[in-house]
Amino acid sequence: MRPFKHPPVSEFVLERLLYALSDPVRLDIVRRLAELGEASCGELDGGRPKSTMSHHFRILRDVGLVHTQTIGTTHMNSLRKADVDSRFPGLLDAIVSQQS
Amino acid sequence: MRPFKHPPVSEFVLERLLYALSDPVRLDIVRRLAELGEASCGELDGGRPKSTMSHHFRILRDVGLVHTQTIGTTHMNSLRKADVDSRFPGLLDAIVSQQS
DNA sequence: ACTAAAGTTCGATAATATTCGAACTATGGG
DNA sequence: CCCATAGTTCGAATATTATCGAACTTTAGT
Repeated sequence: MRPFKHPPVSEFVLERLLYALSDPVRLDIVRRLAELGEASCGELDGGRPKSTMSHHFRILRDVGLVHTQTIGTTHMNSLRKADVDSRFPGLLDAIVSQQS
Repeated sequence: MRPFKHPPVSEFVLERLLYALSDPVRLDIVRRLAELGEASCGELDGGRPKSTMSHHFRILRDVGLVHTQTIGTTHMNSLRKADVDSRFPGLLDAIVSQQS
């Protein structure tokens, strides 16, 4: 598979990050990644279809929240925490740490 | 006009707050309210139709971000900062203070 | 009472999103 | 080479949303 497109920090847009995090599925993905450090797509589906998860991961990648690298047949995802923090200091922690 | 419905803090939902703030018009409203303290609907339209603004203010009210009280014929809006802070500490500052 | 001011509500339109099945792609193992 | 695994992409159905004009409501002023 061809490598994924990850936007540079300079293209991060606050509203788009907030939008990406406003979906319960995606917010959960981000929270789990914050805990685990990294995880494959399959580890984070809650029984949801792969195509649905693929959709959400793509949105998270597109806004700059998640980095995905291919290792064998699995896609390893991690938070781009340092990048997000550098562009929007304190934002990610303030959101992820809230108890829902 | 009958008074507006403002949800109690216990009904605040993180994802819905994030969604409300993911719209550029609404984020701008919230930022201006954070600066000004309070403002009427008319003061914050950027030339946009009243019905459009009314729509956005309703969403901000519904998620608990904005309080609206009727004074004469104008609706005075203010941030429910203390309420939001009590439910989601640090969230509002972390978002509003970011430079877009 | 008449009128203007300030918003709200309604209705329609156009744009976006979410979800998921089905088909497809690439990698690794036997 | 065959096959299972892990995801992606495509397409379609459904649902939400944003925007705005038009009509309506309430309050204040004269």
